[in-house]
Amino acid sequence: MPELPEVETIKRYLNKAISGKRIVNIEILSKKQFPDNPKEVIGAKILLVKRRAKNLIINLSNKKALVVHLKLSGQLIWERKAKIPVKSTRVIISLNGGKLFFNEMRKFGWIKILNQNQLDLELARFGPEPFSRDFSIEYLQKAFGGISRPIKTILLDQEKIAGIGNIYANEALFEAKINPQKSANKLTTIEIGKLQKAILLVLKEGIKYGGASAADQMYIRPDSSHGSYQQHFRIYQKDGEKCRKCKAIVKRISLGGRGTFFCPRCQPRRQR
DNA sequence: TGATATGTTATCTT
DNA sequence: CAAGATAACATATC
Repeated sequence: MPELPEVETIKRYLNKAISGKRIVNIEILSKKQFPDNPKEVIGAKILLVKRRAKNLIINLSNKKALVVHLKLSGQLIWERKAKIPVKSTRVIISLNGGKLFFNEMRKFGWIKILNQNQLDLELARFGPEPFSRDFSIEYLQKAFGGISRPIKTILLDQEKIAGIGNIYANEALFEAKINPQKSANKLTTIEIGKLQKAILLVLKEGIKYGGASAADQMYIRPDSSHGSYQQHFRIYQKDGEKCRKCKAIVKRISLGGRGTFFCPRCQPRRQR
């Protein structure tokens, strides 16, 4: 599922592929997923593709932006040559020189047209970007303080930290040797430091490998190629296998309704 | 066939 | 009221 590294990979690809091109036509096959009037952006030129949290922001020459959220199963596929839609295609954005297909099996994702004010409002509620200066140990101490919910559910809270999803939350907690069920307010300063470093490490790795395209995942890059981070998973979906560090059997539980993977020996409930 | 998975948000509960 | 928990959304897969 597209999280920060996957969206970042798509962003970098599209920036090279479609910047400077003009929107010629927009074909909407699922109105719910493109609720605005496409006429607002026909003729506009694409200036820049950006990312905030798991949102892709396509800045246009008419001061508006196309904001894309891929949710669980979204794909943005860039095709230079004529190509027909697939079953999950919901929107086709035709540019001069190719077509951008928005495919999304589950129909949760969307594309919105926002002006500058609306965009600022939409993005204001997200917590700091992990790769920004605001993502400091001091910030995390404040953000985790007074919260008795499990640390893993906090990592997934986009208002606390932007862009982390289930894969990278599991990976970062394993890397930091923190039990996912531990209350956020019980983390020590040392643990918070380790967690901050671990988050940056696993996100960087994810980007390096072009994101994670595991078997049951829909994520692929705009050129239809797969990312390879799934080959480097430490803990995600490793339940029943031996921990790569200590050979204990990796456990799987459900936290906040999400699959949660951890090593009972490397990430014990209580410190020893 | 029905449970499960998944990110986000709406809604319910405590 | 706020924090936390859960349902809802859609659909393929197991």
